[in-house]
Amino acid sequence: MSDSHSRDPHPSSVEDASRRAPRAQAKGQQTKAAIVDAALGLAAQVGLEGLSIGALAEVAQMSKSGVFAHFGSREELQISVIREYHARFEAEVFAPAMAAARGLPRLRMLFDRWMQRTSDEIVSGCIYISGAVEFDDRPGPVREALVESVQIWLNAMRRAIVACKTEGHLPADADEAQMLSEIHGLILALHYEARFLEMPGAVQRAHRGFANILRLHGARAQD
Amino acid sequence: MSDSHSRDPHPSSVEDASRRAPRAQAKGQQTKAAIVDAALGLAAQVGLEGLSIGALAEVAQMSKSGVFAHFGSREELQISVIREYHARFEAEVFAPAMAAARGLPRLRMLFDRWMQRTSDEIVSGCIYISGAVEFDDRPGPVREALVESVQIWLNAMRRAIVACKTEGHLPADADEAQMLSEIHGLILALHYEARFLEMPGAVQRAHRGFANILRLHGARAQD
DNA sequence: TGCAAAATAGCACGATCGTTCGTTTTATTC
DNA sequence: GAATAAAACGAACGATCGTGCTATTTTGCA
Repeated sequence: MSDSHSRDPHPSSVEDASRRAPRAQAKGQQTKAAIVDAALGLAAQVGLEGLSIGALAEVAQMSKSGVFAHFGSREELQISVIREYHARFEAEVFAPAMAAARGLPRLRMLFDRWMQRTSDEIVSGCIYISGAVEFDDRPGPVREALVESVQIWLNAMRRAIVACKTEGHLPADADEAQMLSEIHGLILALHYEARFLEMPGAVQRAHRGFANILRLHGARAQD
Repeated sequence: MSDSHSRDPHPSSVEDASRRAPRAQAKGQQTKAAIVDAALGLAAQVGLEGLSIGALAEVAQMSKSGVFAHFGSREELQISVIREYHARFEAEVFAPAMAAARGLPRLRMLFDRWMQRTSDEIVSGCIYISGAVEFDDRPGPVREALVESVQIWLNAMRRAIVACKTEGHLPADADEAQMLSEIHGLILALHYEARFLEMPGAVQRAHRGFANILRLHGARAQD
């Protein structure tokens, strides 16, 4: 994934940050992290658009203005939530899969982790999916942050598929864009059918769908 | 599809409806239809939750209270929009496909129409998709109406797949639930990639995906 | 311990929301 | 055309929203 996001979104108001840094984490950063954590849970339920500062303040047990002061605007709060979500997604899905061998093993692990996370989000909700619907025709920095974050992940998946070709686990003429779309569709269908329609067996269908896609596109028998 | 929705949502206040029915459409019904039409377009853009009576009144060139009086509550307005969307979906996607021969030809036509409509909705938005995200953990009559509407359509698709088996166009052991999930995923991925990520080639990938699914599940060569 | 700065709280603002109510306009029937 | 019912309007309500502004509290360092 990489493409690190810039930390310290409010770099102004401090000329020499290196002089003072005795505490591992200043009080402000630490409560801000707590707020973002609460916001993440709240946004997963009601969406980024449904995320209100008043409700967030209640959850965080703070005053509205106290919460607000950490971000300066609601948009900045939403972007902070997206960045945090991105970081967790990377740590939970992408990073562990890098331990697997290049090629098919790694692709399998990436999908497994992705599916596991989506399964968990059947209860909590996924802001990459809800955010896409909320901001698909609402231009602005929030939409940009969302698109960037999703693209980074999809590109990582695409690279993993291409690696399968160079490793000889997939035929050289395999269409990685096609495979990626089909895999992405499995995840989206899983989320839709399980979370909204509450249909049973959606997780198993997604698993089988992945096996089907590998077979169809000519994956070598085993890892 | 069938499962006709009850017309005349406000059946009270009139004892004998058969006595007076000289006008094909009373004034009220006709402006209500115009309001729902406008609401449909508005909801496609901003979602069912984003649909506000004030904004709708502006589009319909009416007063807020004038619009409101036709529905009695915002929820009833949202449900009216869902019903109208359902009717149009049925007329545009389902009904024409019934002209095709049972089995694979009809299934192909159902998917083609579905994809065509989804392609159109890359610009306008789809309330079956946005609504799923908005109401996936918001119980109530609106969610129920949405779920019912989507289920009717998915069941129609499932029946079309089963018909392929009885017609001998698909092997008797084909898994219709699996196929339906994979097809549904194609549509969801198309919507996501084209409308939100603005990726090129999404329509073609969905088409190829459908052909791949048919091949994988053992469809006989031709219609 | 005292002092400056950062962090948080309190309060109020304009805007928008769904909804209610009383009135006025429009449509239908005799 | 008069009488009656339906439809549309206009204004106001309480609530909630994001956001500024000004105090007050808490924190970090001398």
